[in-house]
Amino acid sequence: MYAFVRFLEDNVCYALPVSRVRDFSPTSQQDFDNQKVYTVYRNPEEAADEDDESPGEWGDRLLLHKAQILALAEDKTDLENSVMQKKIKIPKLSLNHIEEAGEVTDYGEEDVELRHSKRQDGRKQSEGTHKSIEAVVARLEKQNGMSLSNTSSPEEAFMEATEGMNNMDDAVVPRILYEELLRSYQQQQEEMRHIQQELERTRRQLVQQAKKLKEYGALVSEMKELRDLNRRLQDVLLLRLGSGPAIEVEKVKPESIEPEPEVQKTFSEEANTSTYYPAPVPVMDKYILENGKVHLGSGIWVDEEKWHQLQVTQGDSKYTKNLAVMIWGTDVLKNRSVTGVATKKKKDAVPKPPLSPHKLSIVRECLYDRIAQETVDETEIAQRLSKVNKYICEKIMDINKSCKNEERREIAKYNLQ
DNA sequence: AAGTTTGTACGCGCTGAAGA
DNA sequence: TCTTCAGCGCGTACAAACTT
Repeated sequence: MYAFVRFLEDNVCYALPVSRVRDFSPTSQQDFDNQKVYTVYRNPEEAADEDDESPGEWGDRLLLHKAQILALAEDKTDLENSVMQKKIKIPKLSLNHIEEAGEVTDYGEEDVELRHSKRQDGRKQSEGTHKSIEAVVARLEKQNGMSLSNTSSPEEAFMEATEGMNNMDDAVVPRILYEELLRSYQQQQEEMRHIQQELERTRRQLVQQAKKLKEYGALVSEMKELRDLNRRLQDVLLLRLGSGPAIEVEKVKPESIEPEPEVQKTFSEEANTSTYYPAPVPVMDKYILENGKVHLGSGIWVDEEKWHQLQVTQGDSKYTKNLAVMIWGTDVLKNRSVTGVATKKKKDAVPKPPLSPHKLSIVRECLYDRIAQETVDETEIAQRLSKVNKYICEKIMDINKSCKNEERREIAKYNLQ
């Protein structure tokens, strides 16, 4: 009779004569305990074609090994064929048997389906297992160099790593290997975190650099613009000081930026008209002259000639009103109120849109500069400045009054006709 | 709470310059 | 000389803020 056994130490399975199982004399093919650990004589070389010789004949060549009996059969070939054809489920060994056998190896996952072929497969399996472990290690090494985007779980990594092995022989992978895999996976995750942090840092630095570059570009363009304005101002001042006509300026600064057509026209007019400004009025340093316009500040420009006329205007009221017209124009003023508050004289009056507070402050500033030339008394200055809104309000009323008068005249004319 | 002051919008009338 | 019109001052109405 033959027994199909599994050696616990290396999981190798093959058929051998029952005579090689110590203290085992089965009376039938079912007369064995598949959960019990038997002591089996095993040849280290394990020749392929061992006979049913008695243990005594092998003498000292045979060694005792712990094994589990999975099946019994009268004929060795029948046994191997039946094992080849059907899957044999390996039953769990009872604890007592393990203790009895002195085994401490964890075979908790014993409920594994095994496929077995020939007896030689046992040794091949053993070799295969070792090869599989090598393959796992190789995979691990390969994984270390792989993309960091691999976020598979340790279990998945483990399954993947042992896939080839399972396909080969479904062998059990030792816990130590699993733990090694797990450590490796955790290490990879840690590295990935570090690299992601590094990436984030680099990205932030890049954004900051881009911002700085943008600011630098804006500063460069602003500097160019200022340089351009400065050159033009120099040209205008040279003309004002009577240092010669525009031609001379061009001779002096042939490389200077070409003035715009409008500027050129102004220059030529000024050069040909010596009495263009019969009574030159000093323009305060803060007001920039350019292209026949005066910059009052914050991008507000007024006609230069009108500005000079304004400077000789008598009285704060007239000065403020004229300046308001220069800045806003009568068409705008007639449809606005100073502060945007509706009149209280009429109920349900619709408020008119207010004048720009920014422009109002420019008007106040201009008036302040004018008053400051007359007096240093801050109280007087403040008192006179407080009337700016009133003056502008009056101007708006005056404009509306003249408009209404015009309408009345039109209506009267129409009635007469 | 009542009175006062301040700010805003508006109307009206006076004044002086410009034109017919 | 008369008319027109812009500029100006003053008064009124109202609301909000401030003071008593």
